[in-house]
Amino acid sequence: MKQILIIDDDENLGELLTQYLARYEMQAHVALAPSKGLEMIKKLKPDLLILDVMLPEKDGFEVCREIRAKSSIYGQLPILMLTAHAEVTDRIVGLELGADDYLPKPFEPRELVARIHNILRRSGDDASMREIKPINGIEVDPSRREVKLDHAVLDLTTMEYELLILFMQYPNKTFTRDELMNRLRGIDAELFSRAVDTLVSRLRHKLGDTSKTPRFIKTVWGRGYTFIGEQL
Amino acid sequence: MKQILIIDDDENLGELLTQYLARYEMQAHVALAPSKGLEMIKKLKPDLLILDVMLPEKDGFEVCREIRAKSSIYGQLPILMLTAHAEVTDRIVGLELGADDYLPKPFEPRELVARIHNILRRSGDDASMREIKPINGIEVDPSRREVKLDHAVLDLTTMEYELLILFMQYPNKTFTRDELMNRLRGIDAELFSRAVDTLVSRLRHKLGDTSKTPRFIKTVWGRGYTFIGEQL
DNA sequence: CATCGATGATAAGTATTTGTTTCATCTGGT
DNA sequence: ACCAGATGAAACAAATACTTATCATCGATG
Repeated sequence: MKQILIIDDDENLGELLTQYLARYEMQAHVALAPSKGLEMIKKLKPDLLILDVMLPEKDGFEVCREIRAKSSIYGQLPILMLTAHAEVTDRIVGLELGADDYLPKPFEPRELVARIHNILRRSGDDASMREIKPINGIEVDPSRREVKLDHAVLDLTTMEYELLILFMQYPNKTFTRDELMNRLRGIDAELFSRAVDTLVSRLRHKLGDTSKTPRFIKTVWGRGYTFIGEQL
Repeated sequence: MKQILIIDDDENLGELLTQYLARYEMQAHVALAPSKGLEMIKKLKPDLLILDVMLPEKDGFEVCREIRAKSSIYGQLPILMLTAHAEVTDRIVGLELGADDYLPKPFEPRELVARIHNILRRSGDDASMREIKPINGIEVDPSRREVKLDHAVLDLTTMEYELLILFMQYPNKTFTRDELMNRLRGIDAELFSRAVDTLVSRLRHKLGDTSKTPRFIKTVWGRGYTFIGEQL
């Protein structure tokens, strides 16, 4: 489970965020003041830092700069800045500060989760970087984000790739459409949409898996889809 | 059995939902007003709260906020909001309110059940995920929805799977056709229909259980069917 | 800000499952 | 052994779910 540290003096927001992130398999911790926050970084070694700009003692810009300056202590800790308004954004993400992304307040929680996932993926520390065992002629190299089918490189879109990864991590598991939606987008699925079907269809097509007796993705009628792990 | 609390001033709907959820092994209780509802939460300690937006006294948003604010009292009670229309949905599920999901009215009962399962799965265990003891060469992995007969994977349809699950949960129990009908679909069992017979026949066929001395499903003449639990 | 690719929505077409009918067969009681 | 009701299973019909082509929309890119 990913550890997220939040430095924000708004206790209420911290509480809410902690609850919200828990739904997405992230454990959040809150530091109300920068000094406390820096301490906690050393102890917790969080996977990501959410940093408010408006803070007591010194502002978020300062904190960010400091963390980046002392990378020997804090490492390459990914940072997501919360800005009061959509201002001075260029400098935040820019070199000067070294934050990885920013989000203007007020924000949609979904947006936050999406950006967290984004950052974690970029920083190579995401779940999607786990090794994936080759199955049935498909090899995946997560570090290169490269997929090979019978030794030929496949060109997959982001969603297709994520879907394939998910399937391959749980071979023979039957996913419902909700589950797939939730795992791929981190929100509750709109059940009246055929988006998942379309996605599966596209992936199948690229995998050349269009016959009635699928080689990879089996339809479990009335339930969802299953990635076939072994030949029988 | 899961306890579900419904806060909704539509007495009729509450009644219907109570009946409907009963089929899915959930016991529903209805509170017509928020004040009453909050009381009942403390007493019942329900596993999930279904909360209508349109309510007397104060609206569902208020109630939701209150429950989240007083988490020391109400705990992490999962909340499913019923919205009048498909609007302002982001904020509902979002941080501000802390609901776990929402469902626009009018909704399909099946949809509701699906979402309840979703939420319960996220927040812990799901009734439909309970373990099933292997019997007589049949193993079931509910989390993967995988059935193995003598170590070979079986391909079952939804109904067949549900029927098998039901049988295996109560080995040696004789089910009448009505009982099976009620458990598998709804109260409105057509007693003239032979759907159950057909279903049993199909399941037997897939289990290779077609001989006169059945290995799994025994016909209790004039009564119903029994799933055989042990070798005699 | 125009373009392109990726993704979501829609709907027509297809496939599978599930329910019903039917008839051969079976059961238990006479 | 015979009968009436009950059951099994095949064939057909109806309901339901899935596939995919196509179009719309969104977001990134330059």
